[in-house]
Amino acid sequence: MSPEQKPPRARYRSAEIEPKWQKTWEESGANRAEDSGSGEKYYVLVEFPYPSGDGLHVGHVRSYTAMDVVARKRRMQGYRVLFPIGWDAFGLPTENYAIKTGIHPAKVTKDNTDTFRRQLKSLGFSFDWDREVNTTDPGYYRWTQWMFTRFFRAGLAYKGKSFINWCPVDRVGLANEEVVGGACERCGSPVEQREKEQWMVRITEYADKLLAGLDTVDYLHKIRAQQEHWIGRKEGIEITYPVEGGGETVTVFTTRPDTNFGATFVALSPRHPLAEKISTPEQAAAVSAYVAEAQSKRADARGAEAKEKTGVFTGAYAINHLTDRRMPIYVSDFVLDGVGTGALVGVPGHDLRDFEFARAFDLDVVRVVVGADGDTSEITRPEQVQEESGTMVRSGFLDGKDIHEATKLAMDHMEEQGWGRRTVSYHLRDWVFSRQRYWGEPIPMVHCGACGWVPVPDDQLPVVLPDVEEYKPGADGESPLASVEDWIATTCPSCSAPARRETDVMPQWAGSSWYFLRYVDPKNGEAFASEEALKSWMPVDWYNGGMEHTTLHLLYSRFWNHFLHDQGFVPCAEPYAKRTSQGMVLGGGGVKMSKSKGNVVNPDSVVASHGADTLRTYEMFMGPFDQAIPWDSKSIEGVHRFLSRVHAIGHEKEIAPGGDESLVRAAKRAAKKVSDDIESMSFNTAVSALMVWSNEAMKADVVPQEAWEMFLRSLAPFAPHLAEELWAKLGKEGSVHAAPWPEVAAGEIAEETVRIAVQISGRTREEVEVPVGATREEVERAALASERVRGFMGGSEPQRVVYVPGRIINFVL
RNA sequence: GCCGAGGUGAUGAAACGGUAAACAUUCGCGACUCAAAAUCGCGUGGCGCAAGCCUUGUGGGUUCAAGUCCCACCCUCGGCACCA
Repeated sequence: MSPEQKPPRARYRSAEIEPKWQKTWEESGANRAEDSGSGEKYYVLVEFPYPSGDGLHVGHVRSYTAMDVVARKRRMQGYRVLFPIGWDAFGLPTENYAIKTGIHPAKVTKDNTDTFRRQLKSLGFSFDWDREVNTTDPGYYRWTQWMFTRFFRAGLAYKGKSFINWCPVDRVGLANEEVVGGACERCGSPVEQREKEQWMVRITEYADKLLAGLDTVDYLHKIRAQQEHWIGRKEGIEITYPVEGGGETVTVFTTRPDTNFGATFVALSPRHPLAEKISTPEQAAAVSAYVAEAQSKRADARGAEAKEKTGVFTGAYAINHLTDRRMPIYVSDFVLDGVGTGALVGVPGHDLRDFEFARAFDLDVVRVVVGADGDTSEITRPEQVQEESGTMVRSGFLDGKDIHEATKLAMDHMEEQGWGRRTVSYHLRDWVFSRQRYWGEPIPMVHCGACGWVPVPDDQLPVVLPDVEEYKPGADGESPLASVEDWIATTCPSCSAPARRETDVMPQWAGSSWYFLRYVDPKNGEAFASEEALKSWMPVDWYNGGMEHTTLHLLYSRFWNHFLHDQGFVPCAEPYAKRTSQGMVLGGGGVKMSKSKGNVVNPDSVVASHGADTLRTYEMFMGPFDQAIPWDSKSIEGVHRFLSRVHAIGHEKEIAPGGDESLVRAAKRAAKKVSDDIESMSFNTAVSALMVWSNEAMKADVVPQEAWEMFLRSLAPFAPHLAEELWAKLGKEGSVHAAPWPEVAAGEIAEETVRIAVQISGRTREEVEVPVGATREEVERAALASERVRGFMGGSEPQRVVYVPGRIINFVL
């Protein structure tokens, strides 16, 4: 070995560093949330995982790392931080696994949560493990049930006979939100319509509050837009038309009564109660046949045939108040049951669907709006159908009015005449709350012959899920609980007569609708949480999760919290002050990770090969946080090299007071960028700022201690173990995670000189270095001193000189 | 169709209206090594020997200056959708 040869680099061994510090932090209670004490509170929330048998997904790691970075930064900033975790453990996959293997779902859940816990701990997330919750724990679901009885008592939970989306494979009723493109969200099989007695929850009652609440919170724009769209508030008018002869009336909903002079037909949904009732004897058979066929048609089939309008004439006519026109009444499946009144008035001239229907059945088309193109001719082609804007014609008192004004006038007129009344329609439907399944919270209701449905009293909660022999739903689609006769048989809480328990269980969304409330006081046996704890922590300051939960979990849990607020149980109406969302982590090639494609990355193997800090930092560096990014096993090497270099700086460089001022300034610059970028979730550029500094430091022989400490504190949220290791090696007292967060003011990072780009007519030709405080004249002189600049100016005088201090000077010729 | 987000190197990407391509990957060359790996150094948008010219989906516009702002169009992704 020659004397010049450098000593071998101290190897960066994450497998030794990481478990050591995890143990230290756990023993010292470093991440414990304090219910009171100094510092402002900050509640950081991530979506608690469903503990599936597949273990933790690298997608979880992305979201959790981001929020761990935020939580760690806030602690260093002096906040009192709550960053909890738990398990959303009821649900179908576990139940299906139990059906297949005969293993009790509780056992499966226990095994899976053990795996998840181990994995999460191996990644160094700073969760407060003392507050772990599990939705399947009777001590937890006792309160889920308690809340359901509050819904019932407030009249928001009701048993309704209704058509539901029925999955024939999972044999379970689905909420609208669980039907994707006419298919079951879980298993993908086509959904059928089936009539069933179900517990329903009146979320629609809260539609306006859920809309208005969006004004009071800070949600990502796209999240807010999706929520608004899902609630789908539309102001319109219900118009009631007399049916010719017989004294019946038909009521339609429309947002466009201005076009009513052009209404030429009425169409009913096949499920409309009038459909068969008003049919003339000649048409009755045809109507019945059509209704029967529509009934059996599967939801997806209807969607696929959307282009072809079908229907049948009832033989009856409705009378248009405005024109006295006899409007034939049809039954058609393009009219959706549950939208508006399940009946619509057809204006073929100004609604494309109505136009298609009119064409298929040879109905009259009347133009009552003239658009910007000035076309006043008869409407015979779809392109002529004017929907969005225009001026009224052939519309009596509305003639010449803009359609928006006309809409208002028409509503006023119809209300005055008593033909209709203004109303609001929503896309949001009531929440189907029953599942004919086993692995869920029993719905705490008892049915008594005399008293009807009675909620189980508080002192008898929880209604514990009984053991069963068979987890599979009955052939008739009843819950497995329906066969546990000695559990079902009970007495009426109200009159003590023999009574029977409800055998349906709650949907998976129930437990996750309020878990953020339980975290504030997870061990409370007297209440779901104490008033003090709720006041101390709520609302959640920052909640990050997947876009896929925007219209389901996010809306349900907001509704749930609004309700509890109205009941006086929680201090704020809106549970989440801020909501953000991460992009998916895809497999190589940009496709979704899946077992069948064999492209699933297991966090355990990355921790084993590169370490938790590398995995965490890579997932922050891989790309913009809100964007879907394919996994790149090459790029992760680069991040590992970066951390190895950081390790090398700590072990090989001389770290000493004083030293190169510019390296200190560079560290401040990096610290400021990291701090700012965390707030805007620009984690990728935060990491790159850390890389830039480490590249600089690698070139130096001596690293100023001030710069090194600042760097380690900025690195700490991303690579907590390595930062702690190097902090300790420096001989610092205490944890780097308890050190103050570097707050750097803009003025502190100014350099002594600055490079000014010199442009000739907007094209950059030269660069000059001037002192920071240089005046315009000085910069101009420096620029003109350059031969190159003079050459490009070709001897001519600039007409104009634009100077942007510290940036550019532009000579316009 | 509607709502939302985007289109920049070979790749993931960066860029208060102010030097396009930071950081990382890939690839190439070099150092170290018997050799390889690792590591380190240099280079890496296109054309050109060079001076220089061209380059942010397309076409216009505003501006001293446009990836960024405005208008029109094309394409991709996410959500919703016969919603009256």
